[in-house]
Amino acid sequence: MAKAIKNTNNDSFFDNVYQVVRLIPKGRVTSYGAIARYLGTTGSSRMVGWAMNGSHRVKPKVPAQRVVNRVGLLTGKHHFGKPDMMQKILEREGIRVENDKVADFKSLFWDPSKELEL
DNA sequence: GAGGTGACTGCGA
DNA sequence: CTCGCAGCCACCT
Repeated sequence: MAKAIKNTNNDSFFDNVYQVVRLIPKGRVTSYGAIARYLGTTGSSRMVGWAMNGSHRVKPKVPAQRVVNRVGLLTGKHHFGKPDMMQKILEREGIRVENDKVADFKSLFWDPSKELEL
């Protein structure tokens, strides 16, 4: 059993997540819940995070560093290989990170369902 | 086949 | 205000 993950990404959900994350403007951040809600899986915010788990092998690589939890905390920083890598990237993007948390998160927050407005 | 975990969120006390 | 619990769905053991 355990089919060792499906091929990269042929799933609509995963693909959708990657698509949205890639649409995040530089210097901006969003939350898993925002993406989940945008996809209609509001309650399944965890799935978004899981999708991010495969974001590293997806091409082009998804800027998962721009995706944080609802408070702007870099919860997935440990998944970048190095706990400091995520923060480093964010700082390079122009985002100020303090204590593993995005500064002015609410200002930098980018809501797909709001910005994309469908 | 069944149980447990997880890059989360929202609501209740 | 902070702390705790339940819900959600896919992947892993």
